[in-house]
Amino acid sequence: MKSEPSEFSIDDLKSNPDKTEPWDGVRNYQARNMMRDEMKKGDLVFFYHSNCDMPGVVGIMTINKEGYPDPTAFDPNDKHFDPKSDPDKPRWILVDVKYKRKLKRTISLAELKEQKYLENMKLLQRGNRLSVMPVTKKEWDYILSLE
DNA sequence: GCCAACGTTGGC
DNA sequence: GCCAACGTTGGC
Repeated sequence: MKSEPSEFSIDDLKSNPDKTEPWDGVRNYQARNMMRDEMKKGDLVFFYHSNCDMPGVVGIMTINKEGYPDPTAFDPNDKHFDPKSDPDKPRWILVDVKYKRKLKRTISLAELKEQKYLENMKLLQRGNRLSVMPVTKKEWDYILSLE
């Protein structure tokens, strides 16, 4: 899962009182579908910093609460307000994540791209801008082996 | 249903 | 700040 550290970073998550956070504001259907259908409580997630000096994997989280309607879609004062999302038929879904640990170092996008083993990884495919995307078990283990 | 125009993402 | 690559919108 990607976040711009200037908006919400791994340290922000770590410093939350209960170390959890509703992953709100996602307005992409593919990303929504993954949060709604695929992510189960206890699943492990990489926290990825995007749009910053060193984009890359910075930490590990778990899914703390499975998919439920994104309340920011109903709030006219929220920048992610979506008037087309009817509270009776919510359009946007989020999950709660929980801090697990930071990686010992940032495993940068540049470094990931150097790994032949990871060439088929979703994150590294051309033009992929999804903020939520799947990681296979093998990719997960390989990335952690770089730590 | 097509597709041009526009908006967004995110690396560089 | 640039721009490639998508996604969305809306006229037809």
